Amino acid sequence: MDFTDKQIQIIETAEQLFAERGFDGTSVRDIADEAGINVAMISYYFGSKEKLLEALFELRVGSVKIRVESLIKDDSLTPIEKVNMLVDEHIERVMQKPCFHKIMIGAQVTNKNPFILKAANNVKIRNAEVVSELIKDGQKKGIFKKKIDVVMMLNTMVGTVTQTIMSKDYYREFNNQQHIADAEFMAILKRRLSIHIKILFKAILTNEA
Amino acid sequence: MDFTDKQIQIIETAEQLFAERGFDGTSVRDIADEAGINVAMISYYFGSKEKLLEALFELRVGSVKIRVESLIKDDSLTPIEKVNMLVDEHIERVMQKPCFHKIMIGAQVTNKNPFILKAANNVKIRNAEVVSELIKDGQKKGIFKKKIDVVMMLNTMVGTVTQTIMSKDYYREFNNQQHIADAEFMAILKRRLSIHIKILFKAILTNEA
Amino acid sequence: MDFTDKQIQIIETAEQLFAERGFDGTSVRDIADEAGINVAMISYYFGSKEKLLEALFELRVGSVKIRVESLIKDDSLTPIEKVNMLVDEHIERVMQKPCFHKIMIGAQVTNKNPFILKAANNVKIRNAEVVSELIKDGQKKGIFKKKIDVVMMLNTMVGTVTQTIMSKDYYREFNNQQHIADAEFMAILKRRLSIHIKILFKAILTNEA
Amino acid sequence: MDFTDKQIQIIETAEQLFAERGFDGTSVRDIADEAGINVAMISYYFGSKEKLLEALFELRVGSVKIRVESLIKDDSLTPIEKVNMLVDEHIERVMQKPCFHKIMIGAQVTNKNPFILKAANNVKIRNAEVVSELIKDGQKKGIFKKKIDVVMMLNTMVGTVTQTIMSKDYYREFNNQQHIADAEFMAILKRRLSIHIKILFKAILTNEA
DNA sequence: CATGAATGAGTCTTCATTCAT
DNA sequence: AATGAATGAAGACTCATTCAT
Repeated sequence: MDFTDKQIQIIETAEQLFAERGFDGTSVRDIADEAGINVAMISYYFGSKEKLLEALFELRVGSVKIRVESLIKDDSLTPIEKVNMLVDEHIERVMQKPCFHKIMIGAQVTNKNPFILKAANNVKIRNAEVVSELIKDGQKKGIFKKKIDVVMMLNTMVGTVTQTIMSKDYYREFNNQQHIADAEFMAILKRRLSIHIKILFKAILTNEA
Repeated sequence: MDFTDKQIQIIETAEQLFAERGFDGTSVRDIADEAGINVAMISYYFGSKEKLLEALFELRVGSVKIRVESLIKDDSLTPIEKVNMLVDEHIERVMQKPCFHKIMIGAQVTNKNPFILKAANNVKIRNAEVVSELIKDGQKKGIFKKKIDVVMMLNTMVGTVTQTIMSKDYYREFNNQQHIADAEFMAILKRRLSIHIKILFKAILTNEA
Repeated sequence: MDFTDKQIQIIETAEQLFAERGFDGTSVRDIADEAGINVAMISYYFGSKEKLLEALFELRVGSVKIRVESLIKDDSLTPIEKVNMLVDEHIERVMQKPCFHKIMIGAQVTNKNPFILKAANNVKIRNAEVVSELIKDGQKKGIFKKKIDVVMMLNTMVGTVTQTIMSKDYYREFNNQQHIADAEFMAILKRRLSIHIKILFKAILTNEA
Repeated sequence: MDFTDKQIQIIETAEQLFAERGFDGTSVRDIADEAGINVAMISYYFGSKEKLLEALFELRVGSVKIRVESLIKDDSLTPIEKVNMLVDEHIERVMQKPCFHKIMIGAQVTNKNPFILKAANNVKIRNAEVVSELIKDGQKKGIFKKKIDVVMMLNTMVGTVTQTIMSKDYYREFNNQQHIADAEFMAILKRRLSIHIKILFKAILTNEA
């Protein structure tokens, strides 16, 4: 599905507002006002508010698959390196589109839209399959443990990142880092998250300390 | 704040619907119909829909503190045992009130209500403080590592549990456990979560494998 | 119709609120809260909000008649003295119960309630009859002009007083009398009104300058 | 502020209903039904019921100023002629828009809306200023008395007209003029009012009988 | 292609009143 | 005699959507 520039502009405006106020908390008029367009345009371009949300998911989820696929096929990397890259890839993706990420959580909590649910599930399934293969490879090579709960492992990655992003202001306050610039703080957070999750994954996957 | 039986009934009905459809996605008429009461009763008892949500938080959050406080003072337990108990306590709490947990996430995502935000933050702060003390004790006794990121650690616990509960249907499907009865599956999930997080915490806190 | 102390208390509370906010702008709950009684009491005591308004009119209008009647029969007074007394009597009555006066105007503007309309009309008719007799007496004695429009004359009295009371704050400001105490200002206003209207009446009734 | 034809139609429908039933006694649905439009249009065009009332005032008060201003500058008229013209102008204005006049009284009684209060006060102030100048001119020319209470004088004009209009049905009944056609009766009333007030003003302003 | 106007269903809340006690 | 609880109707307003242009 291709979107025109104007459509993308509307989608991105909606993305921000949906993230801030929730889907039901955002009116099409809010979106139209913010985007500087006529209210009727939303129905005109997307059919309905619901369809606009789906368009947002199409736009954002479409590109994910490719990056993950290519990763696994690289033979020059060890299984653990691949896992680590996957971690960074996830952190990067979430932090690059925090609004979309918020909406995704919200959509999962209130699982009203079957389209969204499927889209979210597809991402999860794809990730789990890739990681499963990756792990099998590591087990074959004797690097990884025998029994590994892949989904639980991914839940830890996704959950930790989500929780950290969601409560980042609190994290900042607790660590007295309000004086640091926003961008820098986010960079620090990213690094810490990365290290933290890699440690966890090492503990889950391998037998070493 | 004390609530009458009728008020609690309304609150719990609202809790379920808010969890299913989100706050904005639930109308007071929905709640009234489901609870078998007149629409006006919601304003009559709580003042407004917003205040009803706040009442829900008062009802659910009020009792948390006490349990956590008593835990830490028990001298017969080792630091690691205490941490483990905290993990189980958290899992238990979330799984006992999955609806409220959902709402709490939703409320944090769309942080419109300052009352709710404060309530959620209070819980986090309290938890972080308790765990901080606990860790210091373990460090003094030479059991725990020197440098530990408490908030990140808690984010892993909370995030993993949240993510697991939220995507539990997917987890079930992936592990081909649809044939197992709901209650039993939840018990299995609880056990796995408990073991999983305890392993992670051990890796975060201690130097052993 | 006799009212108990409690009923009178409710009526007087209602009187004040009706004057401040209008009949439709005042809820029975407002009245109940202000009077420190239960909401149900108003229906209980008066039957309805409408009936409460009628009760107010019964309470306030009932006593007017007697005073006016006795005035006219006093033979020691000249017709012009009697007219002047009537003027003062009217000013006094309005200024003593400004709230009720406000309500009366409001009720006439929005003539929804036939009971009120009748009550207001009765007062007017009674006044006009009394004044008519009075004027006839003056005409017989050769003091008053032949052709006098009684109703128009009363309209001037009632209208001038009403308008002056209603815009008294503006009057005060225009004459730079904000520094004067409320009570004193009202006394001044009363005196001026009295003199003013008496001059007008003299011009209407007699041929002298 | 300019209004479209449709807006004016809505405003005038509202004007009539507000006059009949009062502001609080009129629902937006009443207005919409009467005007043959959708309820939502009122919010759409004016924002709220309150704003609709304000729009009514803007529409009606806007044009008043100009007429009064030009009057005073005409040098071919004597001060007393000018005053008389002002009287007729006022009577004319009130009788042309009796509904608006009713609302204005109602709005002053229940002075909830600050916008309305200001609008009403502005008219009063303007009138008083114009009349003040006019009187000073008459005094300079030795035609008018020295001490004249301008506001009280205007209160008599405004009050008498208001009172007469408000109780016109009663006036008609008292003078047994029910058989006269409405339009003709209004014409008679207008003439009588005009003469009546001019007599009063002459008594107030000059020393002659 | 794009829009201002219009719609009817829906929102939450408040209303005066009645009921059971 | 008096009240807290409860009710259904009505309140103003906002919603996503459609229509005519």
